[in-house]
Amino acid sequence: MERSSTTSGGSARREATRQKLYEAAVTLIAEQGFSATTVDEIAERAGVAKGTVYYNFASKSVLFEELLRHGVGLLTASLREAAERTAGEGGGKVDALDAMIRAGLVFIDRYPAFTQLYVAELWRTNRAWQSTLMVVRQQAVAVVEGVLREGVADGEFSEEIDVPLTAAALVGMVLVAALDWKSFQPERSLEDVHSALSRLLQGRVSGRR
Amino acid sequence: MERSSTTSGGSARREATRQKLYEAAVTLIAEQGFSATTVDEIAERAGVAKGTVYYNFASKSVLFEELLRHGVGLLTASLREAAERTAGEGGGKVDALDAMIRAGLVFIDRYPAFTQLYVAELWRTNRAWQSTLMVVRQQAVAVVEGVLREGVADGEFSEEIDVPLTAAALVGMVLVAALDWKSFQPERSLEDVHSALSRLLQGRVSGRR
DNA sequence: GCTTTTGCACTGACCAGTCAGTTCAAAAAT
DNA sequence: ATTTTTGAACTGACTGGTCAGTGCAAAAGC
Repeated sequence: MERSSTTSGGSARREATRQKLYEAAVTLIAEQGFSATTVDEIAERAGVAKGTVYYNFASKSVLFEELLRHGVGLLTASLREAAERTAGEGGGKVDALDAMIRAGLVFIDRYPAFTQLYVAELWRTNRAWQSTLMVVRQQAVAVVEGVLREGVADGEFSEEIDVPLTAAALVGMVLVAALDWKSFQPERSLEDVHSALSRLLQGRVSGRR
Repeated sequence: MERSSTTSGGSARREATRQKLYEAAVTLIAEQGFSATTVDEIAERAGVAKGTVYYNFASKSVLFEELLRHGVGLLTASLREAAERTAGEGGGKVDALDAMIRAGLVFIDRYPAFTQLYVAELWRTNRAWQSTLMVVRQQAVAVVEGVLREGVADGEFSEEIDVPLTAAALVGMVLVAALDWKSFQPERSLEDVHSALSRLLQGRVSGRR
């Protein structure tokens, strides 16, 4: 009797095992890629026998797909929370975007391996988990698009902005800046990175203060 | 007698074979990733015998590394040309950045598979070609950093901007926006995408026109 | 007459997935 | 309270297939 769908059910023991497998898989796949990572490696790092992997997941790809869903779930929740919090505090949409940038950075700070793996797979075609990836991507980008659209409706943003494209560009800006931060200057503080991106967002790049 | 290093030497015939192999490899690896792509597939798509691959390249990874060098070479040349052209036309640094954004888009438009593959590999660790990738990344980002630094020196950009971070963010913005364009709305024109990014760069997002 | 390409058979390592068997804690029986 | 049974969870040796890389003789360019 296996239950491959996400949450509920499953004994506490089982859930703990799955968690260990996620954690082992995410770092290995981020470092080496999906195909270069063996199930034996994942099992070994999780401190579990190979058979256990197959007891808990139907296949290597299914393990990976559920890992994706799990991770992006965390991210979207966090973005949404940030947007709603600023709305509650009466901030404008620029503040909402700024808060979401920060939420994105906090997420990447906490789960750098997941982010890395996500970016690496996002634009691939012809892979088994393509559709999962699309769904999951749309969930995250939709939050940003929502804020942009509201901002346009409010008159806070120009009506001429291209919502989907701008959303993608913003996501990309944060993603790439953060990955570079983690990979090449990990000693920098989150505040540093955040303020650099804030400045870019608000067009305070040109012009000597 | 093989010659694995990059350029010069090599008959025209040989060069043509290598070119075919690059083209075959770049699409396959972009779609499936390095490890999931077999040497037999590459040879078949290039219309060449497997032995020929090994006659021209020492190994699968070497083929890939040279492919990376080759591609990023094209990109940096194109970015540099764009920056220099606007300088010659007496434009400011914002114009240079804008021209570089366009050059980036043109590049991605022409070589989407390469871009995809590059992004997928860039932040991986523990891979054989890691060092190659670092060098090559630095070459490209350095061009952007150069323009930013000159802009700061000129007083055209704020002294407070963080040059490496801002450069990374800009590259990311273009990269992600363009990959999304190619993957999810390929019917859009380059001009469309360019103007959306231009607007973002110049902080013309907030404020109704 | 060199260099380059071909075609194809071969090897040895590696790896996803399987399966017969073990463990153990909680439920059922006594 | 003690023994027995049950079944979910886990184990790890094994299998069948795949693939990077080799070897080489013959053909095709240049």
